[in-house]
Amino acid sequence: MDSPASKTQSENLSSIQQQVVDFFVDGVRVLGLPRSIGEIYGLLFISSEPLSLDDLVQKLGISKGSASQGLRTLKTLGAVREAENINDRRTYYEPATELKRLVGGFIREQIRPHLDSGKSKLQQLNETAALSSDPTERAFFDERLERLESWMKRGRQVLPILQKILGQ
Amino acid sequence: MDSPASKTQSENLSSIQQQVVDFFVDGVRVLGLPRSIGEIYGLLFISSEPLSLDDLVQKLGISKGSASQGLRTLKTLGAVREAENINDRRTYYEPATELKRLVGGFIREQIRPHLDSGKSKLQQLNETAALSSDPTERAFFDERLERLESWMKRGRQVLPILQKILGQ
DNA sequence: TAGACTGTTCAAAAAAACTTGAACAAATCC
DNA sequence: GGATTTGTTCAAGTTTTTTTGAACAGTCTA
Repeated sequence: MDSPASKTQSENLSSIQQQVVDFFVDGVRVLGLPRSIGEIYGLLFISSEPLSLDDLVQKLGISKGSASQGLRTLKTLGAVREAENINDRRTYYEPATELKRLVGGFIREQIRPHLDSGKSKLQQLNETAALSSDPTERAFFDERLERLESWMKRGRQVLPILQKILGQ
Repeated sequence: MDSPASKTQSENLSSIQQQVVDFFVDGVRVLGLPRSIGEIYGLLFISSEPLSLDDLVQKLGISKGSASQGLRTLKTLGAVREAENINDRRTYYEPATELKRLVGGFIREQIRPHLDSGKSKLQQLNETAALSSDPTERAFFDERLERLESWMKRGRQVLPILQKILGQ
């Protein structure tokens, strides 16, 4: 017989593990990432040995599907790497713990793409604004679009600085 | 007779208005805010005159409830202010367009609270870690928790710098 | 003070996001 | 090669979040 397994509880985690997992579940939520990602990263973070996909499934009580997808995302973000574990058929994972790397991955995967797509949308917008026949209206649009441009420019300026500050 | 009104389309918006609204819908999504917030802010941003709650309801085709709650959130974020419009019973809103203010509000409302709650959770964690009897394990926990602390410290350091850079 | 109007609240409905699990592909083993 | 194990994929199910709309509270008007 197995327990009902409430949201964040797994009888397989020690108190501290559970707390750290919860900590990261909250953390990734702020970043707009799903809870399973926080659970996985959190458990890896507070495990002294690398863990396999099956370890995660068992200890966290999540599905293989979630674990697989979560690990993929975390790898893409550069937040997790495969351990050089040797003699086992399965892959073991360990967390990247350098803030620089974590922030860099997040910026690369989650921020930059939006800044980039925003840039092209802005071009579109400028074209649409140019169609306006009323000069007053046109002037207003231009002013606002320029502001938008300046925001995005600032955004692009800030990212490298941010990475620099956070990278030691 | 009224149209089906698909997700983001309203026959009441000009092409440029629609594009700007979409732009912001995408934008706030990155920040983890609901679409209606993006719609409201977007329309205010590209309107040369302040708008009332009813204006928003009609032009965006959203419910009064959404508009009311969205405006509240935007006010809390400091992203929208009431216009000194005078002779009308209803309240008119205009967007705050200074990046400094927008970023400041977001940090104050969405980031700081999490950093603060994280700080207290970390304290809890340290207490739990102290209960560990195995010294090797204990050392590992301490090392990781220290890292967590250093991350949060960096976070708190970075925010004012960020605000400074973005504020002209 | 009744009537009209503006805006808020919140339970229920709808939509969006996430997770599951079973089918599948790929690699390893014997 | 056939059996076994590891990991991926994705449609369907579940959970969470957002939106709606009707009831209500507060204001103004006459």
